Amino acid sequence: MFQTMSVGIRHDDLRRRNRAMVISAVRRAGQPSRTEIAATTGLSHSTISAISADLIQEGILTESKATEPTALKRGRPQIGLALNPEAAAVLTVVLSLNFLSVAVIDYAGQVVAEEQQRLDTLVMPRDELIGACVAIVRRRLQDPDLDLGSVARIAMGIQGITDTHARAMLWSPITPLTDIPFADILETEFGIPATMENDCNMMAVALQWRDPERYRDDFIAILLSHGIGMGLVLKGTLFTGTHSSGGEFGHMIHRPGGALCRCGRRGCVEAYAGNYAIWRSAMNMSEDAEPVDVGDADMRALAARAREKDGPEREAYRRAGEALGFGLGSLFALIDPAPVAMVGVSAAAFDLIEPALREAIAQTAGGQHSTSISFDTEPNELPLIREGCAMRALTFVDQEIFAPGVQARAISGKHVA
Amino acid sequence: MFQTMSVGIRHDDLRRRNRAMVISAVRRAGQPSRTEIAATTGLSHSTISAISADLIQEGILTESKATEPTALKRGRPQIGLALNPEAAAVLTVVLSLNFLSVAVIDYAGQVVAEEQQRLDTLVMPRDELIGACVAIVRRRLQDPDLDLGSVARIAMGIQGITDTHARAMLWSPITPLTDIPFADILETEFGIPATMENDCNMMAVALQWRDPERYRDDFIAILLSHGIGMGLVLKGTLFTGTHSSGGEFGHMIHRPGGALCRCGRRGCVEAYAGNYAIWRSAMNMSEDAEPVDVGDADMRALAARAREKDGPEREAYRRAGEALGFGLGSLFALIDPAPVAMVGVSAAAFDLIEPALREAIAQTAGGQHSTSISFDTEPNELPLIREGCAMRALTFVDQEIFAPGVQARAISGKHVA
DNA sequence: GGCTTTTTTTCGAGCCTCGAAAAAATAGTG
DNA sequence: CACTATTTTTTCGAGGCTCGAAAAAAAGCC
Repeated sequence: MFQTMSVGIRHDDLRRRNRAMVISAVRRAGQPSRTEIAATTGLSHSTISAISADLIQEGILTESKATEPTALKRGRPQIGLALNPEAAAVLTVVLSLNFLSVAVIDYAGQVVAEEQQRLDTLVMPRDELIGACVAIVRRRLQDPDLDLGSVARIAMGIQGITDTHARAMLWSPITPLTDIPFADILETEFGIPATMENDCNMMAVALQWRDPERYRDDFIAILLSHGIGMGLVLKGTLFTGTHSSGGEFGHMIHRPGGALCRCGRRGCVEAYAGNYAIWRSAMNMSEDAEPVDVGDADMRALAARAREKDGPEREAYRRAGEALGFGLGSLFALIDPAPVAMVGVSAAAFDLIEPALREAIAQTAGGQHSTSISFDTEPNELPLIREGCAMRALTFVDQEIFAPGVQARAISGKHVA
Repeated sequence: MFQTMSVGIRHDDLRRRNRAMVISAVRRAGQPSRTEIAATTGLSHSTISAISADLIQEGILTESKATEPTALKRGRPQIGLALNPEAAAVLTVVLSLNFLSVAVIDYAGQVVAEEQQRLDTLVMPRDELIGACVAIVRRRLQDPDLDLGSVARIAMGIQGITDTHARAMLWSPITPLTDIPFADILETEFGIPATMENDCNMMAVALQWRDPERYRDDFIAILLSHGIGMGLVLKGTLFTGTHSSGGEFGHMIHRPGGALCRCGRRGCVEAYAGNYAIWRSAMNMSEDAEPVDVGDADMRALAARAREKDGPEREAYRRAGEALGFGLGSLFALIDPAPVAMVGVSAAAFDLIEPALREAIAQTAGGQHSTSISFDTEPNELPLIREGCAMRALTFVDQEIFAPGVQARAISGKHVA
């Protein structure tokens, strides 16, 4: 559909796009030769040759002959192209419950520095929370050991709702504060372009890079933690809502007028499957009981008890599975079934959740082929979020470097040609 | 995200795309001048001039000076460009419950011929149903009065589930038959490219053309008829599932284990809001009662009774509204609120549905700004579906004409230049 | 060392878009 | 009615980009 915007393609866009294509091919493939890139992009060898010569000359790519130490093949050996780690660096900031972590990553994707810090996010006043974030970033940026290319981009990830333009945190479970424009704050503070990303979206991005076989075109990442979040990739593209970012899967309605959710409403999926909900149910508390924070250790202990013997604990996980199953069923009714990754502390208890989940999903329209739907689990969400932020920032740089690339080439001159 | 596919842009793609851009600009704007097109596409005047000269020479566009009869402006008057009605024609086939209709539409979008037919879709055997469709299309194609350019494309619309590739009807409420590859059948029968489209998707496409102000980037078309269907446009693009086409909004779960749905499952939104569900409820029948077909006239009478006095009829509409509200709420939790168009016979009873719908939606995460969500109604779905099919077919032609356009130009030669 | 094979670079041809200038077509003006 | 101002459209040369073919480079094989 060419319905929406009809922006013509200029002649110079061509080079810009094809440069981006080459960079992205290198980032994905590791150390592809020029011939390989020509094959994957469909461009001619001459074009790849010209573009990669430019990119090498500009310091974005490097030639690394060590593709295969023992080149058994005949013919001129392939020269692997790699991202030049020093071409740029990016910085990730992940703010989660009582925890703040920052990492500096080089252009090739390697972590070159990191710092972590505990803080009391639930009670910190606005300026202190912002101050803590700014301070930790400043420490990393001013580190004299850090001798890489300047940091070209900051990606900050947070649990909660962010706006579509990736500028602000609108709401988060980790703090009572709302509407903090973190991206703008970091950008004006450090003069580095920044974005504010949703944690579950970043999980999805990370999965796409970690296992492109399984997580390619369509898949779902679900965070099973205190709250229930979702990152959704459709047709290879991260799906974000039209206004805010991130589908609020956890707040789809499971039972109208049902259990009390942390969001204040009733009957949300989260009100049955969030950590606090499982805890509440396992402790035989009322469905109206105010949600309480439950530590990861407590949740692991709860899961252990549920595995030990049948009882309220096991029943609580069963009910969580049911809620997730019906929620997924409704989701699958809309988007058709896709692979699912369960992430977070309760993903470690997925064995307790899965039977009821599958049973529920089988009762829904989306669950027609429920047995073929596959689930994967990853108990630790933080590394995923950070990876996702890093890749998000790096691909942003990839796409920003080629546009100024035209200017950069003009500046550097062509003493090679 | 350049993640998925990295197909480089060839040099000739450029022209192809820009040609498509010009055609689409003309189709949308009506009779734009070259200057207007240059402005909307962002391409230079020279380029637009060159491309439109080609398109006129190929008979795709025509110059129509009658932009404004009284040109009060100074300067050389603008020459309006219009689609040449004779450049091509498309054919639409809409198959609905007991009804089959076909229309021939010229390249400018005007209906030039049509034919309709009653048939008994619910009991027809497979070959008869297919035969009826083929026969009616053949009659239209062989009509001697039809003196237009040859039919370049067929778009067939049907209620039900179609596959992603728009080739086959997988399942439909209008017939017990399944998996009929209508697109392939028509294509091999007539040698004309054909597609199989979902009715609600076509409704959405039609709305996008009818009222581009209101229905542009994000909106939802919901069919309130025997069944409940949905067409969803996100970021200007029709959203189709990853496997089948069309979000099965009607089969999102409203109440786990609840009322019996036509699909055989329980608790779907449709089991509360479909015509049969409203009827069942109004007649005080059990929620387990087998769904029955209810005629449009009966539904209108039912609505009239509900308006007259409070009673089971009114309560039935209230419950329908509730189901739709919670369903929309869950949907809005995923995609954020967007304008909604209610289409179909029960849309005429939206006054009875709306209060409960708004009440329900206000209890959901997506309904945060529920008062700002606006609903529009359109009781007659068939014209919308046909319009959608027509536009779908025409835009396909738009995008196919430019690719052969390169060859066509070579054939026709350039006696103008 | 010469031959084969494979990868990479070079080079000219062919298009495409763009900007500037020219041409075209009209309204106003004395 | 001639002339000017104004706006649209076309023309034309310049600059870029990609492509295919051929050449060059860099190995292994005998």
